[in-house]
Amino acid sequence: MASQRDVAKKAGVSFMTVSRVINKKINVDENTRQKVLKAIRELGYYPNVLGRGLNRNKTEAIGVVIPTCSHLFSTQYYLELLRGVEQYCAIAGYGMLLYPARDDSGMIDYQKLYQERRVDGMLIIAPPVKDDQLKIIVKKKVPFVVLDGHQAGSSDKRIVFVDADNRGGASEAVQYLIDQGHKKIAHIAGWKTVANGRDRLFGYKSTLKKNGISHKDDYIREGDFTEITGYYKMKDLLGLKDRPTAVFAANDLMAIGAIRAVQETGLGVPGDISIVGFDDIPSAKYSNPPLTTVHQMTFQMGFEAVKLLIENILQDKWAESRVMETKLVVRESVKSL
Amino acid sequence: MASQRDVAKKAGVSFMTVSRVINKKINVDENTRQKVLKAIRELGYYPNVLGRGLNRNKTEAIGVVIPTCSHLFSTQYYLELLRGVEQYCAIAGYGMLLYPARDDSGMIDYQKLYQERRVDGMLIIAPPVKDDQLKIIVKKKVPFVVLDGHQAGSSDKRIVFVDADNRGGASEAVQYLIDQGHKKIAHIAGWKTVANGRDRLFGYKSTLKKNGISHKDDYIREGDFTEITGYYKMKDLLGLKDRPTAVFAANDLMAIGAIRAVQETGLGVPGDISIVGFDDIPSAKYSNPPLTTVHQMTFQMGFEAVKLLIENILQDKWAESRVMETKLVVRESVKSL
DNA sequence: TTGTATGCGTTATCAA
DNA sequence: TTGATAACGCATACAA
Repeated sequence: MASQRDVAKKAGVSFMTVSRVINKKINVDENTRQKVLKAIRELGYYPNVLGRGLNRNKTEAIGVVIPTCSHLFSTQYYLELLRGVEQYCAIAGYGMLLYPARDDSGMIDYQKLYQERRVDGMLIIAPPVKDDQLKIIVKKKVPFVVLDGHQAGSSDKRIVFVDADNRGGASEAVQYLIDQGHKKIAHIAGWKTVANGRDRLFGYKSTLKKNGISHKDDYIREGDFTEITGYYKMKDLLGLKDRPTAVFAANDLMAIGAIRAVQETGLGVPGDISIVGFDDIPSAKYSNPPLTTVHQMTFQMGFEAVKLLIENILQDKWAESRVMETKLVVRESVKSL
Repeated sequence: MASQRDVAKKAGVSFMTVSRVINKKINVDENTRQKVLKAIRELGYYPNVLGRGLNRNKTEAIGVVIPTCSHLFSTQYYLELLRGVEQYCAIAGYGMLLYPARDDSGMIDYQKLYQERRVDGMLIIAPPVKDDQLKIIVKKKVPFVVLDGHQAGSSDKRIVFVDADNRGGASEAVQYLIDQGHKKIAHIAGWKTVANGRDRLFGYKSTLKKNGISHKDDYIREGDFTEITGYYKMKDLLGLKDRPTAVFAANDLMAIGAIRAVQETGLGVPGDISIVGFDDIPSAKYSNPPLTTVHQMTFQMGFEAVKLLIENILQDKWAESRVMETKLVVRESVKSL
């Protein structure tokens, strides 16, 4: 593969001139510039980022750590997040190195990922809640941003994050159900090891409390964000003696699974059971009935997160974290009592 | 960040000894080895792949080109593919560099992607059918594998690919409908610019022909693989004077959209219209009614493709392409006439 | 405007 | 068993 030396030889100049042309320095004669460009074209030369990275000590690439754990990864939601990430990377001209993080490996050695491939920063998507490794890279001053994994209140203040207002969104959903006259409200929760699962549960509990409704442990079922567990947890809830009249699911997939469970039992949504989801994934609009859910700006979150990260890298400053607004989208899966 | 030199100084040896320890060479005294390992641990040293890559002329990373075009990227199907890709990369210890390829940029300069970041090979997912750039990297001997984008019959023989038997699968689906007594069979096709869209269309047409059924242009509607176009194309089909009794959709998402359209019109699936999909995504099993569809081994395809690619890279041989079997999964969305 | 020397971190090769 | 030297491709600093 052609290097600057080859180009230089072909153009009859020194390789430094080639380097200057590539880096668009001004101090190079237009004639020689043309000669060099011609040689570059003819040889199909492209700069080698290894050499450049070694020299400049940066690679113009970021590492993206994404949870492969179980089914999370195959969720529309994470894809949408990734699309936002990808978009900003493309705009900024940054490469994306994917680090799928398996849950079975226990701890993730972010430091290693960072150092080995010499990425300029790390985007860490949905890290486990208990993640001492994060503290290590804070101390080592590795530039990183946490996307979708900030547990409100409990986090290290020095950690920059981008996340939806999970507590607020959950609260809005539950308050809506209460306002529609519901009192027996169950919750199909997300994984406790994931921050947004915990935050949405928190929003659920605190809103009940604020409205003077005591929560029943029976009414809280932990799922894993997949449609299938939504289905089974709903079946469980339907089997209760004192059946809830409404269910708030921690995400849309589980809500859709829950709807199916209700309908299969011969009951109706929202006739017999009202259901609210979270995320507003594309299919929420098209489910039957259309799902009332908490909309979050998923794509924008991914986009913002990388923007923040790259700004941090370039300006070497401490960016502000961002909590993105959520908004309840009322469709047809809730009946007022 | 610590380099081999730093480790060497700390351990009181030369940096070559450090290099040897890292590369697990045998010719190093156990005592010195322990000293070095201790220093490595204390300094938090990790090898710098830039330096190594520059020297060895390989990076142990592959480039994954994936279509961001429109909505394709956010499809469960591609995620499943990616999971397989990721899995084998993890096993082989290879890094994954993601190159999202926008359709608006026209041609994709694979050569550039390959050379710039010095990946060891490229996995090209669902390239545009007319892709002259592919021929270029064939000529330049860039190791690459095409995943899910091989148009049966028409491709350059030297291109290694992994794909499902799209023609065969489509054929099986349509034959099944015919065997159930259907004659008026429509097709909601995928994008023509994507090979599997074309191949499934081909399977549809050829199977009708084989059974002596002439195809009507009215009965072929081109969608873009999303649920929403499935919905609209089905509405169009329902509006025809001579309504079809069965529809073969080029993927499950469109099939699910189509089911919704039928049901919204007050008709039933499979009562009034039978529907068959392709892919067998998770939600196919849970749709209402459960979708009869062509199962393909999506995860395994991703896995196999990388396996092939990495074998090619390591052994510098010309691997065989693989066509993966498909299998019709009969559920409840087809009625026999 | 252009060219030369140097070093980034690593490994291959040869010498001790 | 260990160490010295050169080279990979590039860009910075300095010299011509």
